[in-house]
Amino acid sequence: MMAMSCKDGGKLGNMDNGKYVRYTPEQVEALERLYHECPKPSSIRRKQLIRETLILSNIEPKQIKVWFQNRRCREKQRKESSRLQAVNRKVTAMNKLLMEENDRLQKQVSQLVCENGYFRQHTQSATLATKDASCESMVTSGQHHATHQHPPRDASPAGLLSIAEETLTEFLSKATGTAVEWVQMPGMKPGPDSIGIVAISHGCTGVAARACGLVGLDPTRVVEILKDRPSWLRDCRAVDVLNVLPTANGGTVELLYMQLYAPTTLAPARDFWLLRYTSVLEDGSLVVCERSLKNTQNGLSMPPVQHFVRAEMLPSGYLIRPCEGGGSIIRIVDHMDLEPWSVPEVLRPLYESSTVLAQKTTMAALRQLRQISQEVSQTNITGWSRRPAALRALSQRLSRGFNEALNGFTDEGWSTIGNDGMDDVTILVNSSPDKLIGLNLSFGNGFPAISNTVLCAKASMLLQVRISNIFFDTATDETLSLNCYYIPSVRW
Amino acid sequence: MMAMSCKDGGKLGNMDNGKYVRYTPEQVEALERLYHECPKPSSIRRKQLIRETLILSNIEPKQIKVWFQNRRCREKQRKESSRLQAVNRKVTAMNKLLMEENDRLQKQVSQLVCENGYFRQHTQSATLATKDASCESMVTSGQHHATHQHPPRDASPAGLLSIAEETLTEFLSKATGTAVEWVQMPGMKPGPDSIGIVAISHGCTGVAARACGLVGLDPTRVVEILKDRPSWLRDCRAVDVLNVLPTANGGTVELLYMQLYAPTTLAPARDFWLLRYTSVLEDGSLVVCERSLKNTQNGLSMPPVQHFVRAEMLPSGYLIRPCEGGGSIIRIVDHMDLEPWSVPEVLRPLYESSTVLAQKTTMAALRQLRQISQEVSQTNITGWSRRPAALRALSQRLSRGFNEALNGFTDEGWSTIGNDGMDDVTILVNSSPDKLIGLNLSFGNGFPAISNTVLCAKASMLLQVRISNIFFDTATDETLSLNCYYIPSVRW
DNA sequence: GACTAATAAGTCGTAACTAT
DNA sequence: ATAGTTACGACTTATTAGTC
Repeated sequence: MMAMSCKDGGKLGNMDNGKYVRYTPEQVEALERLYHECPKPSSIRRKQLIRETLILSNIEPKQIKVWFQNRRCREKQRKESSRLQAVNRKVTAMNKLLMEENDRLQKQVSQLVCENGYFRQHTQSATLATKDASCESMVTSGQHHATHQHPPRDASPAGLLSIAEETLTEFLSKATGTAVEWVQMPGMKPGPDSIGIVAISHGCTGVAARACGLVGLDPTRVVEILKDRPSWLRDCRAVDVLNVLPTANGGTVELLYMQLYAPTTLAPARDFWLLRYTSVLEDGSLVVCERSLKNTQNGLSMPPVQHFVRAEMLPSGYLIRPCEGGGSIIRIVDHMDLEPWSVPEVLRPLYESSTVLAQKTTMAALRQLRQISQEVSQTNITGWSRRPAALRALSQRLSRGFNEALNGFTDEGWSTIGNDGMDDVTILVNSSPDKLIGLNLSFGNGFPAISNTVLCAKASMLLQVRISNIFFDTATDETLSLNCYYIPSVRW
Repeated sequence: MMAMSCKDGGKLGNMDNGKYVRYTPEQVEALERLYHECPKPSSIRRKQLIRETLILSNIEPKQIKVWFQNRRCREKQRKESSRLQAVNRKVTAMNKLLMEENDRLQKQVSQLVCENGYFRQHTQSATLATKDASCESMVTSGQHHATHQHPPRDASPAGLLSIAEETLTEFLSKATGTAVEWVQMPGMKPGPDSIGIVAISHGCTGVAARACGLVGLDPTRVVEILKDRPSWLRDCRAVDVLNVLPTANGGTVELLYMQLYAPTTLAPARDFWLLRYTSVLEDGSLVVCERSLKNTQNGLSMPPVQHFVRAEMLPSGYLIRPCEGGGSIIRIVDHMDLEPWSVPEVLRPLYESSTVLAQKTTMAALRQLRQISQEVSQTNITGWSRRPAALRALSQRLSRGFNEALNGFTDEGWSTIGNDGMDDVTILVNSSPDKLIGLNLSFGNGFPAISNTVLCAKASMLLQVRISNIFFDTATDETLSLNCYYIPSVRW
């Protein structure tokens, strides 16, 4: 009441009565900007700011000092509070995930223990015996879904939707149920810093891997990233969407053709003829699931493609559940039959190993999501080490170049100009223009890049020590710095 | 500098220059006290406070208003911050627990799957076969510890310590390892509101139950509570500590004699002759573990006691790990052989059920800890429903009274004055003075309690529907209100 | 000197109540 | 109903005490 008595009157220049003047929005804006640049300016710098910034010129140095002090204090309090909240959200989501995983594991243990008891009982009582009805269903449950044969259906939307729904069910039973006997992947400890919880299959047809984890991205964004397989799966050469059918429930059924590079010169590449079903569950989770289609489905077919071995994808996919506070809980199942019969016997373990699938595909997906999520949360600072997106792009390009040279597909411009007849050493040449993009480098000797042909020599050898396949890729043209980075490159 | 220019003039009496005077510690103390009584006093009340409180008399009403306003604001901020921190601590601890549990489950699954593969392989290949060396050790691991026979050792401190250390190892392998095939307890879902993660044994000798959970109590307090078994285990009649030996590592080895009431008139009570070892692990965890001693250990023995059947406790105990922020992560294993051969066949399922053990003992321990932890954290408000300690004491007294009458031990003053020869109906009398403590009640009719003898009639019947044993306890004396509450009481 | 932590007191928007 | 009063929460500015 009496406070204003002498307040409103005098306002000469800047501070008249020295008491409590709210700074104008423009002043606050300027101060905020300066704070963002440097939250702790020195006395000299502060005086400089007053001189340089017109809008601040009527504020006393002492007040500027106080403003920065208070600003720092506010920031500290806000930061602490929001940090705590963020940690909280994250840990709570992790908890949820672990709780569900726990539940699944406990179910699996119960089932296995029961099954086991059945075996023990029947091993004791000699050869064959009266079946224990209560457990019998569990004993073979590990195979139920994997060997499931769906009846022949036509390629009508209804027929495809029927396959899609079935795929969804089978995928979910692998992702959250005990349809596959998942066992912990060797060397993967669940922990706050780990990529997630990773398991591999045991005793089912084909190879399967499963991972679950948290990422700080919205489900829609996650789906977007994961569906773009060539961007994160090193061995993925292409995914062509041949057809798109929207479904009544707001989902999408797509027919895809996908090619995977071979990881070695000793085996042909793989391709897939797939149905992909994207939909939303009742609880708001997004699901993308996939499976192979028969080569000959009435009305739709995908004839064999030269140089590729047709492989099978068993029901697989991504289950993405939003969690409060912006992130997603993600479950990934990859399950395929890579037709190991078609590769030399020594390489078969690579095509029959769930661990390899987990490392190359399943974990790679989670890793990609983690990296993108981190980029989003980080502020954009210059410098190579702080630009993961650029690093990722380079890494992907290197991989792609390597895989291209390794596979040497003619449609990418490669032609063989000689080999030693044993497939051990091959010389390729490529003169397509896109191979030279970005390669206009000069070397230290000052010669500019002038050649317009890439020459590549490759050799494969198998190390028996720890199933490894070493691939040497030697570019004979100096300008080919990109591929030169791969000398020598070890795969597997 | 110029701040006081026009303010200091008009301030008669108390506040001279009206600007920012820190209140004296005495004033703050008085204000805090008043705030504690009422954090939001009305304008009238505030003026009253200034008049009534000498020390505040020179503070303006407006200042008092502002002080309370600021005080409320501070409280709010502090509350929010500490609330977040507390939630954080709790969730993080839960996370840790779940992660460990996950790890254990994954190990168990791997083991079971391996074992299973072994069985499958050997079931297929007829009868007996070449053993798979890599898995053989796992196939029988479930029994390893349970049937372990320790060599006869003397009762010297060294001998007892040797048994104690072995007990510790076996307990830990049950609590954190896969020494027992734990399966999820039916009907127990792990969740934030559940009592904890509870599992029961499968296919090992005796009955075993396991629980883990978090409580907001210090490990030392937890140990204190759990060791005092009669305070939380309804069926525990007494625990006598016969001997205490401190160990070199700061632990304690105790020799105990424990009695458990029978839960029915149709079976005798159990007693135990135990070694209990309390110690601290390297990581700061407290451990209390127990096991039965042989009835005849050189130099030490515990001859059979009349009316009791000697039961065996297999390595069991409590593992209590402190977690940052004050709480504890607790793992409990109870493993006993209750000698079911000694009870009528119809009752045996009660003595062979791990679920019953889990509910009566393992979960009861966690429940007790939870309740005490909640009492500590709650402020003391009057009213019965807000006094859990009193309720707990009453509940315990009721249980004890019931168990006493049910078991009718002569040393507690009970004597049989008649039964129908079939053990179906028994009449007991008890005139010991402690039965009347607290019973000096008068009823509505105005008659004071004058009788000094308790008369009790009891009958047991077994309901086959859901193995239940109903016990009716009828006090014939009006004054026995305590036992009257038990008409009819259902056990099991 | 400047820094941090705590705190007194100011502004602003809003809601409830009051007086005419 | 509408302007005026009052109190409050949220936020901001300024002051003090204590540390380095």
